[in-house]
Amino acid sequence: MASSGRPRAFDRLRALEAAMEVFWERGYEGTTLADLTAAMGINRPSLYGAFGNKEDLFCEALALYEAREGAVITAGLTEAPTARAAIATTLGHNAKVYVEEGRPRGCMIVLSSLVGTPESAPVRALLAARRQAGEDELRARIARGQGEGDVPAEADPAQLAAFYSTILQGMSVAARDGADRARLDGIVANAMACWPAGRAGTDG
Amino acid sequence: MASSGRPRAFDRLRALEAAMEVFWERGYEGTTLADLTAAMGINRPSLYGAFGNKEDLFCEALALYEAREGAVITAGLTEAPTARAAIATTLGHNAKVYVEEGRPRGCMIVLSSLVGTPESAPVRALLAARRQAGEDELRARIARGQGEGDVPAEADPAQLAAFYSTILQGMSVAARDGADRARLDGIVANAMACWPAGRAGTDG
DNA sequence: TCCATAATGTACCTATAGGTACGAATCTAT
DNA sequence: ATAGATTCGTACCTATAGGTACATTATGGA
Repeated sequence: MASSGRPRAFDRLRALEAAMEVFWERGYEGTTLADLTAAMGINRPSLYGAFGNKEDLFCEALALYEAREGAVITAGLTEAPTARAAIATTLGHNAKVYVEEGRPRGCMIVLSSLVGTPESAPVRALLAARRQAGEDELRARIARGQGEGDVPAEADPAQLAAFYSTILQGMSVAARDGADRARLDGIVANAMACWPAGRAGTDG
Repeated sequence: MASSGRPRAFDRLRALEAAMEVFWERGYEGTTLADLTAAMGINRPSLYGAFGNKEDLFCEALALYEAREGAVITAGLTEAPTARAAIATTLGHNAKVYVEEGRPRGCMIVLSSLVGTPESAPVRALLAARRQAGEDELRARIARGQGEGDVPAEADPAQLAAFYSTILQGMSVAARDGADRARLDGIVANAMACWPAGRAGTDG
């Protein structure tokens, strides 16, 4: 099939990782082809040959980001014994990784493109859809808790999910603004104080 | 003094308003000189003559934004009888204006430049400083409430301010994502449920 | 060994970015 | 009326953006 021809001289995954980090750090429009090829260690035609154009590369980098960063979050959400513990774990995890050394601060999905030119509108739409998907995960977990009895019946899963999603998005901004771990943890603590009903800690 | 010479053929304030709206909608880097001159209805040399360069114009547009949008918020903060009412008023006001028809969604200070090229780092630093200033206003109002006795002594004004500032930043993202008024109001309601001590409504 | 296939590096393309030179036009003060 | 000052529109500048043509090189299969 596609076995013949000159073999690729670079590690495709490593190059994609490098691209992901640049997009994550500078955003979609703030990243130039020159930035990308420099970080990936390849020439422009190799980039186009392996990944398509800039937008295609961004989409693939975003998919890699979600696979990497989203997996542990999804796992934490499903495995936690209660909805409250699940949300607390998710927020706490993000508070930690958003300010970790050696990687861009905040969430790539939130920060990569909130505003920009009309030409990059498709990228913003994709990111907005992924944010919505993240919120849907939160809502589903809260609804599950309601079914399992650890969330009050009168609670509104959609509204709670919107609230905690907003917290996460605000935390990404805070992380970019230089917030440290303690500050984000404090924000998470405050956010968890809003949990409905037994606010003094009705955990599993 | 500056009375002689050919008079300016356009309304400087109206042009600045137009520039503000474009920057607010598309962000700093997402706005081109062509976008600006088209919206302002002037030619490029007129723009440079009246406002300096792109960065200077952005700074002045941001100052106008703060004068316009910040005034009512500062007034609401200081005039409210209690810190809780002050914060609730601020959040409620922003929930309203963030999704108002006929203007860009969300907050210009939050959205204009969170990521980008190294060249626009000064703009991001300016915006971050203004976000910090906003949070400082919240903290000061909460501390005042503590002094006046309507906020529990054991509450942490800095931490609460960080929390509500994060809420506002997250709400700007939500507004850009198409959230409607009811959704933002729900987020505000949840956020106010975190107020310390008598959470069932210890208002003034 | 020769061919088809595919990746490589160099060198280029067009469009547009932010910014400016310059002469014509329009004002105030004398 | 003239001088000095300031804005105007046209036309331009350089740098860089994303993207590609093309000859070269390296592989697998016949």
